[in-house]
Amino acid sequence: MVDAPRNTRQRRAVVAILEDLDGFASAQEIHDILKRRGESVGLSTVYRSLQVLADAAEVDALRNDDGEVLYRQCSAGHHHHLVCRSCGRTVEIEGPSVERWADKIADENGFRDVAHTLEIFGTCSSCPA
Amino acid sequence: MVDAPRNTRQRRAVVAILEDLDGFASAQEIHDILKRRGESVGLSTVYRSLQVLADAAEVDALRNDDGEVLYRQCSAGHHHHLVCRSCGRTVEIEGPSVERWADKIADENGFRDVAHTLEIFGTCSSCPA
DNA sequence: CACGATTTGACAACGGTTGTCATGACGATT
DNA sequence: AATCGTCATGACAACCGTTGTCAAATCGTG
Repeated sequence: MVDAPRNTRQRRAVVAILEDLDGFASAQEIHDILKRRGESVGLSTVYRSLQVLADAAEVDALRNDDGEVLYRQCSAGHHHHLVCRSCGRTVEIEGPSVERWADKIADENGFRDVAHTLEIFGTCSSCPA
Repeated sequence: MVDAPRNTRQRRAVVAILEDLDGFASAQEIHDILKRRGESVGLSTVYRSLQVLADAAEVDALRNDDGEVLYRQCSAGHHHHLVCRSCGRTVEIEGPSVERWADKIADENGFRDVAHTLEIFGTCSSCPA
């Protein structure tokens, strides 16, 4: 049995930000937002909190084109994302047929321990060109 | 009209490596292979050559879980990859129905300038667990 | 061959992320 | 409420892949 993480002010603050945001954000963005709100939390702590949350599958993580990792509080279960490149606004999407297709392709080629990444990026209707 | 790039020993060497490899490899791996073959090429030059090739769509680039960019000489046209996490061996795959599905999802949600990433990772049959 | 423009390569700088470690906070137990 | 072991925090340095810098070397055209 693993000990539950401690309920610290900092961890609560990070979780609160994630609950407020509806799109993906980087660790540094979250750190900036916290600073602006006057609830300053060390950058290392923000990174660590997000890692813990991601490991516990309480947040989703993905990498943007620049190699930054973005985090978002998502609903449980396997799903993918339609993400606005400009503002981060995100729509969760599901594609059962895609899942089956990916598994079948991998199986046909003798690959095991299969995982896949699938994200759709675009510009959302409220963002300028 | 843009000037054609110069035909230097270094660029030829990088292209030759890409032709030999059948899987994805990082810039640093390619740099190491060149050094081992005695055709030493500066690391900056390897990075620049790969950038140029990727911009010209002569090689595909993708990011692994660690955030490293991997390169591979691929066939022309839009396709995805089934990649061995262990050895990099790669199978090019196509999924016309997935393409249509992704475009439809984006359109339904009012997103434009849409692109998607889709890669399947696994362990291939010739690699140990 | 000579010359100008491009490319190279050693090195420094950059940016996101992770490690370090002394200090501080949590919370179970008295 | 006070004590205490343990875990979390945060300032900072280190890391690692990648990109920028710039003098020297190379390409290929005239």
